[in-house]
Amino acid sequence: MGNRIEKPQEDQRVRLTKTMLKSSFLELLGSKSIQNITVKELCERAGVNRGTFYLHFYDLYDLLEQMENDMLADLQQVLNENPVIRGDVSQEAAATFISSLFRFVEKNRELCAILLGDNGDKKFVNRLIEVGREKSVREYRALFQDASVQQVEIFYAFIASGFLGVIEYGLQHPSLPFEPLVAAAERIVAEGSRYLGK
Amino acid sequence: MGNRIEKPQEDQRVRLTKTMLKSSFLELLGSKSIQNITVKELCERAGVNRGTFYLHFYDLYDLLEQMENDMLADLQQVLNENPVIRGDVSQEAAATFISSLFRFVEKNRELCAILLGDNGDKKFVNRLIEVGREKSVREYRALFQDASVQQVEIFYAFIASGFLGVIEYGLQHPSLPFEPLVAAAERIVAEGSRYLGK
DNA sequence: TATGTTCATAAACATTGTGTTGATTATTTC
DNA sequence: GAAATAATCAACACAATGTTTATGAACATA
Repeated sequence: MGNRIEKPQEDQRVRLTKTMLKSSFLELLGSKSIQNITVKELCERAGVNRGTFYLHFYDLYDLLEQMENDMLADLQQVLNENPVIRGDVSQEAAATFISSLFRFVEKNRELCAILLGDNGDKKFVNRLIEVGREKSVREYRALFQDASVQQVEIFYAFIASGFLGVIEYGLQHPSLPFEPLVAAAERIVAEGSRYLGK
Repeated sequence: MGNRIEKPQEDQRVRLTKTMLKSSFLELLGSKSIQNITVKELCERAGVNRGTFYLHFYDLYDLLEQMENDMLADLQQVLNENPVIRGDVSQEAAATFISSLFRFVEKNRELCAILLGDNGDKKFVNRLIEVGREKSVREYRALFQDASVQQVEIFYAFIASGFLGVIEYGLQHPSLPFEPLVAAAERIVAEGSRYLGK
């Protein structure tokens, strides 16, 4: 059930190499888009031999994907530990899922800003949406029993993207406090859920 | 005001070359992502000399951007000709903007599916959202006078992304008729707008 | 401490795509 | 038909790619 995956206890040398590459990659992604980054310059910045890069990654996109996977695994954890919606949608009290999600984005702010921004990765965005779909649809169906599967699916397509839109808006405006933004999004979701009936 | 931009009356040869390149590019984008496409293979497929490509475009991303510009100009037209929201939000009658937008997506289905899909262009998505922002915010502010600018901005960030999410959902499920999907999205928006008060 | 394994390095290599150039041919415009 | 413009072809220097080699260092194990 809640099985942690056994990590093969990676060699310290490997961990160092990967860490250097990943953090240098983040730096570069902050200033230019992935298609303008070369393996050569990444390795120079990371102080890693170019050949060593190919020992661990297929190419830059493979590296990016591995970084995305790490994040998605964390997000899956957040999802597993919290219900997406509370029994009573209009309830005001602190949302467990929403605040966990909020902390998750904050924790991965740098990578999130890159992956959701102008030079972002649409595939990653879609994976994000996919991660939450099954559970969300199930919970919304339980709450709005008169709604068809189709309706709930469309509803989810809307609010998942909408939520991400607000998060991106927040990442683009670092001066704004994050939490009220997300709380606002939750209000909109709650009101919008009238679409599902009752 | 409603000035049409004077097109410089392009040489027929130029038009042919660009047309060949664009349609071949679309074909390639249908089967692989842009970073795996080379200028070389594009030109071979299009039957155009590689040197000729560089006569018109800086690189593949420049070509893509020009194609996006063409589409965005059309969209701007749609926006100019229709109000984003109707005076009475809950009204049921045929929405002019919504159906125009719907026709727009249908007309550009192939390119839309690519630009909004897994290998899509996040920059383009953000441009799409940007195109509608100013006008939408203005209209929503007029309708919900008690709402703050901040609130309306957040609301727009949510619904614009949400709407795109539904459109993408529709593009991923070609068997589903398009119009009811978008109508559903409009319902969700209408309900969600209660967030703005009254 | 000795042993066998894994990893990072450096240098070399063939390959491929890039972006540009100059001369030539074809097409359009007037 | 003449002048202007565009496309072609071949050639070019250049840069990054991805792979391979030999070598030494770090690691795990007993």
